[in-house]
Amino acid sequence: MASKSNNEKPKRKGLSSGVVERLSLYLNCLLQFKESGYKYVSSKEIGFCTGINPAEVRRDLIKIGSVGKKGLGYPVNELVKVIQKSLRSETPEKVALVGAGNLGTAIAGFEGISRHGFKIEAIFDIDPNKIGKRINKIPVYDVKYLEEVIKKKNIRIAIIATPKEAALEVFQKLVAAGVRIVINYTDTMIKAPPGVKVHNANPVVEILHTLYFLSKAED
Amino acid sequence: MASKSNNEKPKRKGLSSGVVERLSLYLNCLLQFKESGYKYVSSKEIGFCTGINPAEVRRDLIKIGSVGKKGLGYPVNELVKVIQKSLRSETPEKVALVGAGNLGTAIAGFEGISRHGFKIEAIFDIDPNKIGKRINKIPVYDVKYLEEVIKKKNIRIAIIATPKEAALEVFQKLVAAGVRIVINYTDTMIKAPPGVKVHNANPVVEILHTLYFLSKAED
DNA sequence: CTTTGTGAATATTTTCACAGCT
DNA sequence: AGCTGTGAAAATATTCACAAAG
Repeated sequence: MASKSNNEKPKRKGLSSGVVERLSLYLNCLLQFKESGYKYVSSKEIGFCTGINPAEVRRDLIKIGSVGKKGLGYPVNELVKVIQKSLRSETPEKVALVGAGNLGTAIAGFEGISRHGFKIEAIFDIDPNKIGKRINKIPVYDVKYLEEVIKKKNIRIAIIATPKEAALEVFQKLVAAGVRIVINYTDTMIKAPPGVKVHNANPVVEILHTLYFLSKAED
Repeated sequence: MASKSNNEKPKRKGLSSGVVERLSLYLNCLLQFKESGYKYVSSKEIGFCTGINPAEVRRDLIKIGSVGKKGLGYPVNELVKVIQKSLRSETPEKVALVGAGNLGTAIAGFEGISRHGFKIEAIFDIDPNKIGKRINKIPVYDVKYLEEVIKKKNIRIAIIATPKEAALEVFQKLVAAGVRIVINYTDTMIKAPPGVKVHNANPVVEILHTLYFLSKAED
């Protein structure tokens, strides 16, 4: 997806960038296997589903405390729980979403977010037709209450999905409100001030990245 | 963003996965520098903007035929062109988009797509209110004409941004119509039949990936 | 003095191959 | 038989550090 900035050095503890990415992929596969009624899944099957080498799958799973049974594979339900636990932070994280346009609404509607232990607590927009309503059960507030709501709910993570013109202004407000982690889904590049983490996550980057490889691959 | 599946082995020629991803990031930065009126940008500046080590920036740029001037840096306009050229395939690629909901509309509206040399030629939906209209100048067709339109326009790449229930059915139709590269933006995992490339690009994966790192990082 | 381009050193990732369990 | 877990090898990626150029 989209892009990904690799400016995270696994400082002291925790999983490396690639591992987390792959764990998310495994989780997606596993949830599908689960829906199909599988009880056990082998590293080979996960590997086939994700395109990742089975040995690497096993190594990754060991890192998060794997529960594999030799000769059988991994119990789907248990493995799902273990991956979810290792991906999610201690307490389910509260997230604010700014922009209830097409992208914002799409993000608000994605099941995966809650499935992975994050929760969008508030949406902000400037459109009077949207303010006061709910999108996927999440309340939409007027942007002018952004600081107030974020402070009251003690939210530290935000996703910007506004038109690109608004991105910078919104960012300033978010930081002023105490947000420390921002995913910027607009075309505008935001530079992080000290103490704030910004990820410029333009989905187009991921599409391009994908297209590049898929169209170059020869087999 | 989204996610990224690393099941691309740089078969014979071409750039490795990481390089392409970083080139996209550089391009985004450079376009911003350009807008700000910069004529030359150094690897240090690009590195600062993207969070990537300047030496790595230089190595990457060399791979695509860099045009750096010692003591000065890289001429922004030229470098933008070189990166664009190396990221884009020979001829600008035609892309079909299925699903004119929130995510689909958001994708159709992203500037980055055309900026990088791809063009969405057709959008498909089932909603009579959308069919026959245009989204960001791209015509919206009834899904029942999917095969016809795609064959006529000779489109080989498609993005699925439908509700997840429709994903599998749409996928079958796309393949039947001759599409060989699919980016699946739904929660449904699609397994690729031989000869077809599928990338399951759920944007949530990238969000989670980002949140994980940003919330773990200590400095 | 600034910055590129790059050899060499280092670190990380990925894959192979097999011992050992069920 | 089939599969995990893992040491060891191979392949990649990243960073350092400096010579050469403007």
